[in-house]
Amino acid sequence: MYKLLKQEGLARRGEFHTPHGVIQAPFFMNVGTSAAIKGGISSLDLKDLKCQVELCNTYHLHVRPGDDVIYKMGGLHKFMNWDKPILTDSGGFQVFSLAKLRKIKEEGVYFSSHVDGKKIFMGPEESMQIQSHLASTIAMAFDECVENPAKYDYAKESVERTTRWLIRCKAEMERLNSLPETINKKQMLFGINQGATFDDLRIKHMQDIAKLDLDGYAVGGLAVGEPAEVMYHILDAVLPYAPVDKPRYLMGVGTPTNIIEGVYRGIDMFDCVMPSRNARHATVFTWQGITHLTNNCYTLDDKPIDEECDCPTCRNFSRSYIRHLFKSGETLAGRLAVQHNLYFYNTLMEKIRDALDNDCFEDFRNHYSPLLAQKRK
RNA sequence: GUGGGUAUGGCUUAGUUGGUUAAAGCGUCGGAUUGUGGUCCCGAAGAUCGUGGGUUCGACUCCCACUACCCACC
Repeated sequence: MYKLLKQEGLARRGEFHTPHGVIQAPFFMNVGTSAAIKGGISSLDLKDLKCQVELCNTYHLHVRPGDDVIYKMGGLHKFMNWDKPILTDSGGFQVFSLAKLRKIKEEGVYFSSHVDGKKIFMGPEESMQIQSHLASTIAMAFDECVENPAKYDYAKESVERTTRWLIRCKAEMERLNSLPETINKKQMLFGINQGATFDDLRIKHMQDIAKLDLDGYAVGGLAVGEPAEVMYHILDAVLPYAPVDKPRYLMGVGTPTNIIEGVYRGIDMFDCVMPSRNARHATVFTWQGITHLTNNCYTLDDKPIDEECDCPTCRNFSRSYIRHLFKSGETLAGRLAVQHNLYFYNTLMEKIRDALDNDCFEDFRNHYSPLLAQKRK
């Protein structure tokens, strides 16, 4: 249940009530694809990083260790010792981004595993069954994420199929939630809006899926290579057609600036690999902009990554030390930087919520939207 | 002391029968990264080829001397 607390322009401040607790929105979900945040971060660390929701991936967990294993181990929450909300991505994106051989048919997708080449079939029902086994708080619909740029005719055909798949997802989820052996019988389901960069396809699709009364609505298929202005334009076009009493999730986005701009247009939820991936590559986010920790200027720099930051890394270690760890190839470097970046993203969301609470989000946006996209001087 | 071997960017090496701007990896420096195939990708700087002579139209490549290091033998 989404409760709208306050609104400034199109930006929404709300609460999302789930069987695993209330989430303060807008919020960022920390990506732990294989039931772990890359860089050596455990669920215990996440509590110190202001993480509200962890995201895991259906495709990856199905391939390894197998959703049956996680089901037998009592579900994802027990498996990775995390009692707060978990969202599982449906696997649709992976089928289209990394499976080598794939054949899309009406019933679903045939593809070969990236781990061992084994033939796998995944359709709407299979994705729901796997996610039910994983017992996440929120399951995502099985969709097709078309590549950018897309041809209109293909995008139209694809998005219509995605709608049909969504109807099957919903029916299967209702069936699974009614089974006595299901771990999480209150598993929620989000639909995913597609339609590439075509306004009419996007709007028509959102109108169609809004009728299904799902637990939330995602905008997918963005941040796949198109310019940020195109992404913002799609949000401007499609969000007026998303239900106001349901959370809106912009999938896979993005930079701090993208997130501020998304909130500005009415998005409530985000996820992105950027804070963790960039951190492992020594790029960190600060309130003065982005910087690269391996840069020479940090060799003798005794200051923390960000002087305003209270994260476990900034409270304890210098830029000089972390730079040395990166240069030496120590895995601790990635861990410390990932902790900082996740804390930064979660703090960014907290600041956005505070700004909305205090009716000053417009000022916040004007100040930080350009600043956070820059390199730190 | 004698004989043999090796000297090429910071390091380890490639350089074909002598032929134009001397190649690669690592390291250094900078950049990239958007529903994650853990150490990945892109770019840049950096070498008067140990020193000095000689042969040649032309030498990192051939010859001589010297220097340094390595090996073997007295």
